[in-house]
Amino acid sequence: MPVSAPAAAGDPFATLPDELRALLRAESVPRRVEPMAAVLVHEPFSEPGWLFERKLDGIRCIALRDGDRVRLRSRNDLPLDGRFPGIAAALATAAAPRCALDGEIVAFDGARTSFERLQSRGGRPARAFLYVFDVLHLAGRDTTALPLRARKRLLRAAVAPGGPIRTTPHRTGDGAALLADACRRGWEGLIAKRPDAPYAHGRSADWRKLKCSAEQELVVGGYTAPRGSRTDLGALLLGYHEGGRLRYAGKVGTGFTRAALRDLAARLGPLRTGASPFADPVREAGATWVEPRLVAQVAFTEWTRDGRLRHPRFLGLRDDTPAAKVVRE
DNA sequence: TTCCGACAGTGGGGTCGCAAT
DNA sequence: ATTGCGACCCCACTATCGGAA
Repeated sequence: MPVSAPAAAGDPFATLPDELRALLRAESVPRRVEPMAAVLVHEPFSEPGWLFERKLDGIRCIALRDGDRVRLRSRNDLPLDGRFPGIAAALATAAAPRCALDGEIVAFDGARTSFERLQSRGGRPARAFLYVFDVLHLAGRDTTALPLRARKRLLRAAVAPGGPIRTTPHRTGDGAALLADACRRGWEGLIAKRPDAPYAHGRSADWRKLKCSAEQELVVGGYTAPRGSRTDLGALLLGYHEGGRLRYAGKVGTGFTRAALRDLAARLGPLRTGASPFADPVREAGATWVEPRLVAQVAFTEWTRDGRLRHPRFLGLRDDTPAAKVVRE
């Protein structure tokens, strides 16, 4: 039998000090794991002691191996094995015989991770990798009570990187400087982790998410109707000028307070017009069109390949920019 | 008393599968 | 064949409420 993770032989916990060994609880490989989640922070911080990993833009994956059986689960405990058979197969030898790993499945577009590549449009599968960054169970022991640093050490014993399986490097240092560096490289952001914290199931302030996001001014060309408890409007339909035409850029439906919604509705009402101002077809039944005069400042993560904003949120209206000057940056 | 964290609810792009047209 | 819808994946954000401080 070809092998395999170093953990296959010997006691993987041999190097742990006694007080940490006392935290290990005996149990079988868990049936389901709720992955630990980070809290989003907007201000870069420089508190010492944190550990930083690249934020990978892919699909969260809990990988469970129990002997011959390997399972890949999504954040909501749905099976991912069928979508990523190569990763599952690789783990059958690369992972320790009984373990639970936490990681992210990603695909690359050049040097950057691309969520869209992962979404297998048209059936052509992208080459996918599993970046493991944590170990929750190993050799019959629940390791979640251990501090992150100890789990990182055990991770080296729990998985042997190679092929589609990779480990996630981490760094320590000044958070603000590391984030600036990450954004320069075109990364999505960073995950900051407290090295002395145990693994929590669900959201925890011991992990922080720092994002590199883009901003851009866009023209408001219409809006959708509110639903449920929403008041005034649902989302703004946005565009930018290109070659004398108004190109459609997608919608933004979050980021406004109730007061902002009321204000927007009041300002958009008088601009109402019968037809769409966009040069592109906008499939939006029941939209209200307006003359493209208002300019909104919008933050988002990136442009999708269809020319839409990804993860857009409304920041405010700009009265200082003429709508005619708004172009895609 | 005030403040904070967790949750529900509303909004986004994209893909897939299925039912209705 | 096309369209619409919901369920997934990835999310951001506001408003609310109960418990902590």
